[in-house]
Amino acid sequence: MKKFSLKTVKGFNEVLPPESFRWRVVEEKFRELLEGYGFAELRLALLEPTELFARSIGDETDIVEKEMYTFCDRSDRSLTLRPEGTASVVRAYNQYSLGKLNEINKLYYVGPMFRYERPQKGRFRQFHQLGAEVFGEAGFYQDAETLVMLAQFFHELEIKGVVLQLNSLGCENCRPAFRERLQAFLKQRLDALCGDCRRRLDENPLRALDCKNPQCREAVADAPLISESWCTDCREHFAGLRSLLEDVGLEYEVNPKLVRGLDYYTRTTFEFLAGELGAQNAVAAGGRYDRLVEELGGKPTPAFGFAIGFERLMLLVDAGIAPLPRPFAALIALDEEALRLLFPVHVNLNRGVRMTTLGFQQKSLKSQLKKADKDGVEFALIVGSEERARQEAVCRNMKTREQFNLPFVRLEEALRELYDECRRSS
RNA sequence: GUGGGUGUAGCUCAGUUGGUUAGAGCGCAGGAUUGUGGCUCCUGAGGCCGAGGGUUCGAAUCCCUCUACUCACCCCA
Repeated sequence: MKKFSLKTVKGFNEVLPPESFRWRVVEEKFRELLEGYGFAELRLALLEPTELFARSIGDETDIVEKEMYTFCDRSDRSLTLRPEGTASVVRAYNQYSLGKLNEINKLYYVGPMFRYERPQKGRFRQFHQLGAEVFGEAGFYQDAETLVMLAQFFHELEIKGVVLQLNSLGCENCRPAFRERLQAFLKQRLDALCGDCRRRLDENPLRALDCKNPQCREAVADAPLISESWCTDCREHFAGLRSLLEDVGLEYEVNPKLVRGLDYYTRTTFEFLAGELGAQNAVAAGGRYDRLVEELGGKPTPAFGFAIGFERLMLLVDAGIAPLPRPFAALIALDEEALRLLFPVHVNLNRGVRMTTLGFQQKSLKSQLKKADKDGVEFALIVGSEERARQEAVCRNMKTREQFNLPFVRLEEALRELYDECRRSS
C-alpha cells in the first residue's frame, strides 16, 4: 500500500461509489417510509454546546465520560460534535417552540454522529444514523406504531434475522423504588461485581443488569426485576404495547435486563438485534423518554424515538437491493467531426436520466465498444466518416448484435423512442 | 484505555531452511481483427515488500522499535 501523508482521521468513515449509490437508495426508502407516517425532516447543527449532552445523555455515561469530541473554540466555549441525535432534536424542539406549531410533532434526521471510540466492525468514530422522534404522544399506540414502522423498514430492505427485544424501565414514580431495591441487592454482592459496576453503583445501578462481564452476569442472574416494581400505569403501558404488537403480528422478545446506555429513557426501551453484525449487534435502538423535554427546559412533553446505525444497516443489506444505475446507450465518435456532431445529442439527452456516455478521446472503435459493454449499455451509436457520408449513424443492439441506421436529423428523437420502448418491455 | 491478528501491484493474495532482476489472479491500457464488445491468446504500465534501526557476505523473509489497519474487550447505533 502506498503511503500517503494526507489521509482521513482514524475511524472517520467515508462512502465511495458504488457503495454511495446503495446508501442513497436505502436513505431514500427511509425517507419515504417516515414521510408516509407523517414525519418531517430536521437538519440540525453537528456542533452543540457541551452541556447539552452532559445534561441529556447523563454525566455518568460512557459517552459523556470518555467518548465525546469536545474542544474549545476561539472564544473558549466548550463545544462538542454530536454523539447522538436525540439531544439536538429536543433542543431544537424547545428552541423553536415546535410544540406550539403542532400538538404532535414527528421529526426525523439523517446524518453523521461522532464518538471517540476504538473503531471495529460496525463501529466508527464518525458514523451515521437514521433517527426519528415523536413528541406529544404519551400512549402505547405511539410506541407500537414506531416499532412496526421500523420492522417494515427492515422488511422492505429484505433484511432477515432481525430480532426485536423489549423492556420497560418504569417511570419517575416507580423507578426510584426499584433503584433502591437493586442497589441494596448489588451491595450484598459487591465482591462479585466488576470495577465499572461498582463505580456506577450509586449513580446508575441499572447498568449492572446488562453488563457483559461473566461474573457480573452471574451475580445479577437473580437480581430483582424492574417488572416487579412497575406501577399500575407502567404495567398497563407495557401490556398495552405488547397486545398491540401481537394484534399486528410483530414478533418480539421481552428482555427484562435490557437497559439502555443513555440516562433519559423511561418506560419502553427496545433494540433490534442482528446476529450477523457480531459484537456490535444492535442495528437500531431507542425508546420512550417522557422527562427529557422538561429537563432541557421545555414544557413537560412525552416523547418516543429511535436511531438506526447506517453502517451497520448497510452490512445487512444485500447488494442486490440497489442495482447500480446504467447508462442506456454509448455514443461512439470515431473522429473529431463525429464528436462535434454527437456532443449536442449527448448533452440534450442526459437531463435527469443517465441516457448516454460519450468518450471524448476518440479511441478505437474496438476499445469504445469494450467500454460500452462494460458499462452495460443497451445500444451503441457509432459515427465515423462512413456514417457522415451517409448522414446516418449505425445503431447496434448490444445484446442481439443487430445493427440498423438512424438518420442524423432524428438521433435524439430515435434514442428517446428506443429508451421508452426498452423501459416498457422490461 | 486493554488485548490479539495483519501490513508485498489499484484489489485479493502467493513468496520454500535468509540467496541473483519479487510473483499470480482480477482490474487497467494496448494489440491479435487498417471500423465492431462479451470468449480466447499476446504485450504493457503499475512495487522504497508499512517506516526506522539491528543481525548477516546477503533480508520481503530473522530480531527490536514505531506506525497504520483490523478484530475483540469496554461501551454503543
